[in-house]
Amino acid sequence: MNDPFRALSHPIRRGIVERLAAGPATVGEATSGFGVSKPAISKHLKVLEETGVVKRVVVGRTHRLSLEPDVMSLAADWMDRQRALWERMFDVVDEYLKEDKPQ
Amino acid sequence: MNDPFRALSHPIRRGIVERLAAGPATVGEATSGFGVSKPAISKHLKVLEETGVVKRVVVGRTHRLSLEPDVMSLAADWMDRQRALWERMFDVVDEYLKEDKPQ
DNA sequence: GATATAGTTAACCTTGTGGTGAACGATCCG
DNA sequence: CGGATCGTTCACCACAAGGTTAACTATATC
Repeated sequence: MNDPFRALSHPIRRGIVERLAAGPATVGEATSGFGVSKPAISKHLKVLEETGVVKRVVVGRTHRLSLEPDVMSLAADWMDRQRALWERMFDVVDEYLKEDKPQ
Repeated sequence: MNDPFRALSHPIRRGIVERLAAGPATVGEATSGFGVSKPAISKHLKVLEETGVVKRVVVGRTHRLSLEPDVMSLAADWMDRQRALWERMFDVVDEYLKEDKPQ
């Protein structure tokens, strides 16, 4: 359960997550059209798997991928928490940023 | 407005964001106690600023930092969207992952 | 003016990240 | 069996990330 934000820090990995959010898929289905080689894809999948964002089950020669919602929730919860905080402090900001506040 | 997720991919930068979510602060206030040198902090701040997550106003010899909620919202919205999707497809998953689904 | 304080920039090093082509492993299909 | 398909691992490369120390800029303070 190793830092889901790291997993989401690359656009290709977010793309994969987006597709899997619509439902499970094989590697081919979930990763076509990103314009990189297969080894590159394989590494991105490894990151998603290591961070616990994606689960993989090998069936025949295909690998079936699915999102692991618990881990994704950790990141989503953090964002929600931050948002709740910052939305409360709009008014304070401008004042703080100008020098008018002497102390 | 360059990939807020990249900005959030490092625990120190998330720590800085957490503190700024509680209200604006100077560099010293927002970054004390992370156990790294000042140049390291300075680089993290640069990333947060380049990605648009944090705004900086130089006042005297101090730099006042504040969160840029619009950019943070982009990331938060994305997470909300994903969450809304994956929460709808719980039931389909297990079936897909087992071989029982032949076609 | 001298010194302390807030913070950055410069130069450098080590490790991680993201990409490649080539070869391989395993399964499916004729 | 022979070939096509799905996907990985291997060996390699370029460069970005994250850290350091040392030096610097600029403001504040006495």
